[in-house]
Amino acid sequence: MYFYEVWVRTNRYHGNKPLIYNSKQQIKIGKIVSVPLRQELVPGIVSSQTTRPKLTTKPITKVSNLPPLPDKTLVLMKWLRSYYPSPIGVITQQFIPANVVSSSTPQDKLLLTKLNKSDLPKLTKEQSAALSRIMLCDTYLLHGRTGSGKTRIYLELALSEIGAGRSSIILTPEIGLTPQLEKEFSQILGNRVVVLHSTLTPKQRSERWIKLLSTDEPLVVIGPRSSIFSPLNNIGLIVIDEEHEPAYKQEQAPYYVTSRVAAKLRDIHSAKLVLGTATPLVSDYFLAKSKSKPIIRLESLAKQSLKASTELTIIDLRDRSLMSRSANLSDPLIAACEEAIAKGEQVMLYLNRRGTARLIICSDCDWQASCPHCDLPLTYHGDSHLLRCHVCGYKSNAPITCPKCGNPSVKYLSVGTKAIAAEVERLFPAARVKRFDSDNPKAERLEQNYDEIKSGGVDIIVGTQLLAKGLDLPKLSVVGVLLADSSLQLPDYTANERTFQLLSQVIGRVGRGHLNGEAIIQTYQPDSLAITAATKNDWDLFYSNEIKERKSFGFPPFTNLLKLTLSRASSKSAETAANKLKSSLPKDVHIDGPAPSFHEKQGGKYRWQLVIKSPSRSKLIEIIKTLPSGVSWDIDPSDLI
DNA sequence: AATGGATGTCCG
DNA sequence: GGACATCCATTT
Repeated sequence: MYFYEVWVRTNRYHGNKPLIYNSKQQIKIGKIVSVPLRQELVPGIVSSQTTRPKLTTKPITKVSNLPPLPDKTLVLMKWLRSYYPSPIGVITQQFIPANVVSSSTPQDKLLLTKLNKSDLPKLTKEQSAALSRIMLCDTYLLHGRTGSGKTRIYLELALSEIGAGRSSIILTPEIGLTPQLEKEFSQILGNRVVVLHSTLTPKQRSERWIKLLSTDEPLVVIGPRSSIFSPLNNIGLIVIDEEHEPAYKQEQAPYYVTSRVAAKLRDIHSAKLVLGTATPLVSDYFLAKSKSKPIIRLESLAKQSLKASTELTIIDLRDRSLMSRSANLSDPLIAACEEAIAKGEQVMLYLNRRGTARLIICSDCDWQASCPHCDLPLTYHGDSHLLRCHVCGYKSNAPITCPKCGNPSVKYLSVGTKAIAAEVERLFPAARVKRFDSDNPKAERLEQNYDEIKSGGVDIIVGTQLLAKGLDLPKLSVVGVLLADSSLQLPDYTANERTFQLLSQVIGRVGRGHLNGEAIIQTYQPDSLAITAATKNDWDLFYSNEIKERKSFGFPPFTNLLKLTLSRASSKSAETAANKLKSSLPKDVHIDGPAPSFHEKQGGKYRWQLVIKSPSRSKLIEIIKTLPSGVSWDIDPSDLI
């Protein structure tokens, strides 16, 4: 009789240890098996052989005839559990698809198409120079604007890895918006390209996964963050494109940061890691610099059409004389829209979704409600009529008159895309208006309407976040940001960074096409550095300022964060539980809170949180291991809201 | 003391 | 996650 530790793949199992099962036959480590857990059969991965335990074991029901997972994948899996502690069922979920045991017919030998290098466009001087530098070292930050020819470099690198018999993983934040990337790769690499989408059916997904597992040929995987866990045994290159995108942070257990996992995978395989972005994350840039990892800039734009110039206007929303026709669209913005529509060009109006929480500002001076301890914006709670800091829990009464200038001009603002779309229809009755946000049903999604928009079937597009991403709209000439403050006002240490990224992207939307573009940014804080730096396209200015602030307020990359959340039936009991938890935690770490979560009520429950700061990550891991059940945690949170 | 919802425990 | 045990606030 043999005994094996098995990592079961199911949400049902919230334990954090592998379970031990028995088997009459010997089984290779890494094999995928089916085992009984409570009343049902679940998939699992054999992680190691062990001796007979004291408890009685159940037998392994079925051993899949697929090849075992590569050793290096198992190394990554075990590392993930130690670096982002979470239930073993959840860790295992990242590594094998759901229905893998039932669909386990091994692949026929893969017939690969020939590489088609003749279609490759010539490299520019800058691209060749970048490539020859990338060949020398293991990690790169490729700092270049959208359209600066990064894809061509990725392709060249992947080709050279295939030449060396090694596979590549190319990660993109939203596969739906990057058919371009897929096309460029497939043209040259044929069926060596394996694309993983979120919209694949479970069957397609496991078929592609099995293709990766059962071939030794070098392949190129293109997909979202989860593709980093692909079962490849010989990886030479990992690319994270648009590396600053929040999509690279998994916002569910195991809450991993893709670039950290990628760095580990790079070490396991001695591969290259390339991070491509126009607006590097402040933390990553700092780390790249301090570890002397090369930073490569692509300044010139590869495409000729990108020469078009962009005119930028910042509208100071405190100047009410500019708001004669609408409360949300300034006169210059309205004028620009009218002009564009008259010329048959398109307008995009952008509203930050995450600004649904109300801003508290004075419309006469530059006062805004902020926490005296944390210097972060306060949020308004209608039920208690209190202003509250969501980081440290500070509260104060909601003012009616401005504490700074004394005028009764304190405003509690909140606007949604729906209201804006209605207002736009009123202002431009003849225009075809379309609204996009994440609330829209699937059929109304941007991807489905892309062709209609691109061909000019829509005059004004109103929407949120998703509009800022990689769309290439040749007829777009005016972009309006209705309230740049809404992301600045988020009670979070990454607010400046998010605002800078967002504005850079939005500004990049126009001036890509053949038209001269105009970007109009409305804000109550025209002097904020995130806004002025973005409009000057000056990333260095933004970085040098932001890194100083992070240092003085003690935020990443100068410390590690651990966010603990308690969810209870009432706000009161969540608060008590959070206080009780705080008193049970070690006294030698800095603990903020308890404070209600930014979205306090979720799924009928109330949530309170604690934020722990420590320069030592292992100290935080220790704390996680001693947490009572019922506390959820996020180590390396991307925000504290 | 009885009841019912909230919370905790365990999974081989 | 879900079956089950247990804790505890409130009603009788």
